[in-house]
Amino acid sequence: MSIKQTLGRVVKSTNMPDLTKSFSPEQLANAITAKRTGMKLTLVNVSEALSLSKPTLIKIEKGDTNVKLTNILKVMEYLGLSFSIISDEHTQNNNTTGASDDQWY
Amino acid sequence: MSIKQTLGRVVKSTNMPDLTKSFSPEQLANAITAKRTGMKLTLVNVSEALSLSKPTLIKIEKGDTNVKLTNILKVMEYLGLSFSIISDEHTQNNNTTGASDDQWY
DNA sequence: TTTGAAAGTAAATTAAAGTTAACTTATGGG
DNA sequence: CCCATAAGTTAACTTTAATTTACTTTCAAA
Repeated sequence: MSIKQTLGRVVKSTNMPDLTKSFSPEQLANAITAKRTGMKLTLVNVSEALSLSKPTLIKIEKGDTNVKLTNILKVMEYLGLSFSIISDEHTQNNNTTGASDDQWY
Repeated sequence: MSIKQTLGRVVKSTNMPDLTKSFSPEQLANAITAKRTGMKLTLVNVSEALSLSKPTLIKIEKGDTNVKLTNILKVMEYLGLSFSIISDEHTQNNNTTGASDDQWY
């Protein structure tokens, strides 16, 4: 198989368990834990492989966002997870000077 | 319009400018800058709206990954950007005890 | 050209993430 | 039951991200 699957916002769904919610840190945390356990790796395994402390890893798997992006990316890469960036069109914001001019992205 | 667009890995492409590279921090940085300028917002605008310092914002827009995830998420949400999580299937890792048993995710 | 606003940099201080190490709490065999 | 292993917690310490303030650089419009 070669078709990629998405969590978070679904771009074009195939036929997977519907997890169509907008991205949340909990979701990321769950995906990481699920992948890790699915690969039969312990926290210490990953922690040692990445030279990352166990408490930090646990913070990540608990969905704590007060963690450096780089550490999250290391874990994700090691487990075979990746991000994709999604842009909402027609984003309204509350500004003093009301500027709104959508474009790509 | 209502179809979402993706940067980073393309899950199921529609017909947009092909930016099919696996996720990179630079890409995220570029997307953020592009969105912000497209919305005609200055760094100080965003910085004040989110109570986030300008130097931190600049680090983010430079692709520095030594930044807390929460700060990046604040900026992304404000600009109407979001993540989606992608799982590679068949991930091989180098372990002492060769365990490999893929699953969802 | 000037000039003013936005972008970017730098240094000093503060706040907090990350580490280490030791301990406690599950959990699943045997 | 035990016992071993993995998960999770805690506290003291170290490292470093984030803030503040001020300065420098760009750059487009008047």
